[in-house]
Amino acid sequence: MKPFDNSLPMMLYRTLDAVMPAFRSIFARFGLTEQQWRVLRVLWDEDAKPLLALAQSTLIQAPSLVGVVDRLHRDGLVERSRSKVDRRVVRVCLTEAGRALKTRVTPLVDAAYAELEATVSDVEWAELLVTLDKVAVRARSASSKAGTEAVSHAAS
Amino acid sequence: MKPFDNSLPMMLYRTLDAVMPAFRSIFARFGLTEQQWRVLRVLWDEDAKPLLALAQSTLIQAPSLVGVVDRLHRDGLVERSRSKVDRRVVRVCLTEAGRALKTRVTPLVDAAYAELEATVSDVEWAELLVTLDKVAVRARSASSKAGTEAVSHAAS
DNA sequence: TGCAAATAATTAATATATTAACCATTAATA
DNA sequence: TATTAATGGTTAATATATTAATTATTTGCA
Repeated sequence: MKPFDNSLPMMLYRTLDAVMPAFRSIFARFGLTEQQWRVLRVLWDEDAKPLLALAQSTLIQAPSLVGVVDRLHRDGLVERSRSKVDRRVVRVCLTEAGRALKTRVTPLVDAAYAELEATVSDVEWAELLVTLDKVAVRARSASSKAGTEAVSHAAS
Repeated sequence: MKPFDNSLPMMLYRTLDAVMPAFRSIFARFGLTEQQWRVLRVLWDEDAKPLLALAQSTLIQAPSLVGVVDRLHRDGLVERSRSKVDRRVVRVCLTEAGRALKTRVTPLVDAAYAELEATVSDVEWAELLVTLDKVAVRARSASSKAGTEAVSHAAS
């Protein structure tokens, strides 16, 4: 049985637990949760995104995102608008209040991120991101292959 | 405003999203959630742990852990026992059924973990864990220093 | 054309996360 | 030793995660 404390998943969780509270305390000053901020952060770059595209960009699963958007709407920060060309699609749009938050939140978040980046050297930081990406991409392709195999087994 | 897709937090979440489903599908075969497995995984190494110590080892906050332990108890896998020497302390203990699960779950999890480890070279893997630990430790000490400063400000 | 399969969004059911507040017990100290 | 502060665990309130099922459209194709 492999050691548990420093397994990759536990190290990832531990790092997030160490890193996120500083950001969350910033979000909280504006009455935002982490997930609500993620939605705004994406919409500030590309407004009026379809919900599923937003789910991809924020890494929030669609069923969770529905509730996050509900609460952002309740707080007057976004609106839903159904696409005319494809009436299945719901676009999530910023309100004026949602847009206005950007200039107040962003500087604080950027400053906190700069502090975070300073914890290790530039090289270590870059390699960290590269390796994380490798692991993510390869783990995903391995699991999707496993899924395909299961399907072909089922079909035979 | 920094890029968002490859910020460290998003990369950490993305990696977890890529990595965990394979493990969760194993846990699910035994009727376990990820968190329930984490509790068992720790107790298999050190049974009868106080709840707060268990919270530390599993990275599950105490208020969440209370519910996880409740459901493990409901399913007959653990028991609570209050310490005689310090009656505030609740020790979480495996039942026979909880102990028995170890030999069935562990081989599958170890195999999945070996596959995961094979996604990158040994060197990359080792450096990944080292850098994650650095970031976590330093981010934590930075935020605790910030807390201390806030306190000393309040005191003055 | 007409219908089965695919897609976008949502709902449902259960489990967990997060923060603050609270209770019981123990430790510290005036 | 009588309080007060600290500690271990729990509860409360709200938000999110996860998986499966559902609904409304739209697409693909016989």
